[in-house]
Amino acid sequence: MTEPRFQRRKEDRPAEITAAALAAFAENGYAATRVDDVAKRAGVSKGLLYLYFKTKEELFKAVIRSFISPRIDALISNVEETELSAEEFLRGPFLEFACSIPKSPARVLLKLMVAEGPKHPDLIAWYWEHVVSRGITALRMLIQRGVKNGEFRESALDEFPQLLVTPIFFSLLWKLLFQPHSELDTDQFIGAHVDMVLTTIKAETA
Amino acid sequence: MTEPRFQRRKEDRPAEITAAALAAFAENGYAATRVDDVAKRAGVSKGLLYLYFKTKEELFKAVIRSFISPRIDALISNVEETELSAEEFLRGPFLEFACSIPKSPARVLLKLMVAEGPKHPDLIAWYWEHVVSRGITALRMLIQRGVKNGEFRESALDEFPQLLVTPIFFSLLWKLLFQPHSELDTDQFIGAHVDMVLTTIKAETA
Amino acid sequence: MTEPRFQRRKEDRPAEITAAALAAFAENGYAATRVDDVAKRAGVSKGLLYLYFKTKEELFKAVIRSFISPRIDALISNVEETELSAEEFLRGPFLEFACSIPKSPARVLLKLMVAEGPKHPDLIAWYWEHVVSRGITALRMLIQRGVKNGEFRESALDEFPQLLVTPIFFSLLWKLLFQPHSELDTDQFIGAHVDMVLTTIKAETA
Amino acid sequence: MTEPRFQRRKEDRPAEITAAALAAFAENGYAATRVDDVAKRAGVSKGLLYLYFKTKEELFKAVIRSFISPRIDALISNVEETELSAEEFLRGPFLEFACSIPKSPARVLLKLMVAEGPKHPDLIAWYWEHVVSRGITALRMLIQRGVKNGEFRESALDEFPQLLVTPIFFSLLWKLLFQPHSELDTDQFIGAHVDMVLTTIKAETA
DNA sequence: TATGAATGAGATTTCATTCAT
DNA sequence: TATGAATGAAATCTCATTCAT
Repeated sequence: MTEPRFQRRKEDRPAEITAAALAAFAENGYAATRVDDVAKRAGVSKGLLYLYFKTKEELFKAVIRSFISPRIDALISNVEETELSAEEFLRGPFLEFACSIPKSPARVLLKLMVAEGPKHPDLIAWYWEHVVSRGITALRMLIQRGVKNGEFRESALDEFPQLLVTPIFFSLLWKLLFQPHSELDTDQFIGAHVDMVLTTIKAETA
Repeated sequence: MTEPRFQRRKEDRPAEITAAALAAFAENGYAATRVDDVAKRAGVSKGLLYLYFKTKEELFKAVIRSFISPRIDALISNVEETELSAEEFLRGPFLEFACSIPKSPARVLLKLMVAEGPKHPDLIAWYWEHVVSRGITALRMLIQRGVKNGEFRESALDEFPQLLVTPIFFSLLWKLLFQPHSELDTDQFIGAHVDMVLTTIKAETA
Repeated sequence: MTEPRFQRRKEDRPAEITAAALAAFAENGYAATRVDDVAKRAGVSKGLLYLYFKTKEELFKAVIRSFISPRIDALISNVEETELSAEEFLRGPFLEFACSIPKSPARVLLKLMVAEGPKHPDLIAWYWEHVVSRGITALRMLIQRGVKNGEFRESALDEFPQLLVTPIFFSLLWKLLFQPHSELDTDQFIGAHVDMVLTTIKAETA
Repeated sequence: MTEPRFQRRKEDRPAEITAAALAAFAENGYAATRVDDVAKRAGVSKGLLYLYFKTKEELFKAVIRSFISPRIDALISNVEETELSAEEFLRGPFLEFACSIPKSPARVLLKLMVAEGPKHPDLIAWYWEHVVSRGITALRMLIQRGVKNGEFRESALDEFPQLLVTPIFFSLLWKLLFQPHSELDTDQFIGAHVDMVLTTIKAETA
């Protein structure tokens, strides 16, 4: 009748714990989150948590690292393999991806990275290497392909492919901070930005 | 009689303390900053600090509130009073303002707001009211004036004047996180964005 | 039928565990030694260790008790059965025994007894009974035999046979604490002491 | 009526705390002593203790270092300045000093040094330098003076002045461990040893 | 005012012991 | 028997806040 006090789930534990930790960190930030709470959320004792993660910081890093959505990989390989024209790709898969981010738990990630990242250079380095620089490279490839095609003219985007993604981060910040004060329709917002960019860089087709 | 020995700076104290606090919070974040350190930086005893600010949180809020650069006020009244055309204004005072932000201590502000803001709704409300919504209103005015002028055509910017400022926040984030990994020339970056926007919204002048 | 696969060493287990525990306690002391480590050293799981020893303290006591070198028994029965004169015995078997101690693992024993003994009166009682008082009795017998023989005169040694062994313990302490700072040639040191004692107590033989 | 909750006693605090710590360590050993207990004994909050000693280990070291009885200094300078003959000095001030040690709190010191010393090489080094090597040097001087005088003949004591002090340490160990099982009259014990040494090394005065 | 010694609640971390498997 | 995942009590240490001076 009584539930078993011990349940062995070696495999799943780390994932369960990082998930709980993500939720907790999201609510309170790193420093204000008690390890105790994370354990409780994960339905696990503090001791067990420390069996899997040597310190709270270790746990934090694991949380962040566990958090590259497979979607970015998908997007990147998509760029490489797509048969769509550059514009079609931007209006299709890219836009869809971009619009999805502000609705995903990425907000939390941004918050954690901004708040704690600077104290963990290795974490930032990891993120740079595994996520950001790869993403930028993919964007740059895409743009250049458009230029080579004759779809696009040369533009600042060749040097600053980041210009494509600024509204994504703006949306994240907005939702994080001002959500209750003013709703932002991020789909439209990002769509309008992409539109604007394309208008600017499309080659004249006279 | 002897002159009072301790007449120095009585009214500057709060400002000195918030300045010290800003620096400390910037380095370590809110939770990881010790009140002791703030006091030491300010050259003041802990006891005295508590005389001016009832709690650490109080101090934090004071720091944030102290942080509307007079420049935004200047910019806003500039918008209202300028005799420049909308495009001239955007390419002139606005661009200058925009480019200055990523170099200013605003980075710190962003970090603090992202990390701690959500825990202090009153702070966010204050910020929204005193800074953000006023800024957006000013931008919107500027755009609409351009449209009325015939300088600009109708565009998504009418609804989303924020589209003008996204690269500012992107630059802040980039510098905060990835500065050591990849330098971003924020002047050029923001300039290119403004260029792009203007290209898009300028009315055909055939 | 297949032979039992796990027949190995069932009866050696406790000894293997106490040996591992001795090594571990020696390095870190009782409190700073983790049961986990002992188990690992013994190549055994924690669970099994607890099957043999109900608590860590139990294990500690077993370690200490396991530690009467058979040599003291040998020495004692040697005293009883020897046909050597008292002086010959002291210069021969006794001296050899005495010199061997500071080189043996007894250092560890001393450390453990000093550090933890006082908290385990039963352990000390056991040690007193099985080792110390028997040793002293043997020494006293030896001396008295010398006196009866006419080899020795009456002396303080009759009452304090411990005077014979003080340099042994001094050597142990020295090695334990000051080994790296100053080497002590314990053989010579103990030899000189025994010499001195004998010089003093030998009956004038003229 | 109510007692003041705070009492400022900056000067005395460290000494009060090390005294309390000594007592606590003496009873339970280092590891088994809780910082909380030390604080309670000292009539002080845990926090204050940590204001003066950064870690428990720091506290431990301070305790040990605080523990060179001024008496050893006295003894050493006594050796240097005395006008007594070497024998008179040994039978007088030295014997008195030697006999006092087993009655002093030095027992505790020995226990702590044996149990924890090996984990703190700097502590041992400090002790070696400030106490042990100085003590040995003083003893050696004394003996050599006796030899030069013609009081003593050359002997193993020239090389091993430690032979003089072995019963002191033996007494300490005995009292620490076997006090309840067998009383040792340490005055007589040490006296007998000194006697024995003097008998051996006195020059024939025919 | 101004100080900083003093407090104590609460955080992280450890580890002897248990028990489902 | 044998394992080692899981527990939870307890230890060390921190720091916002107070208050005697």
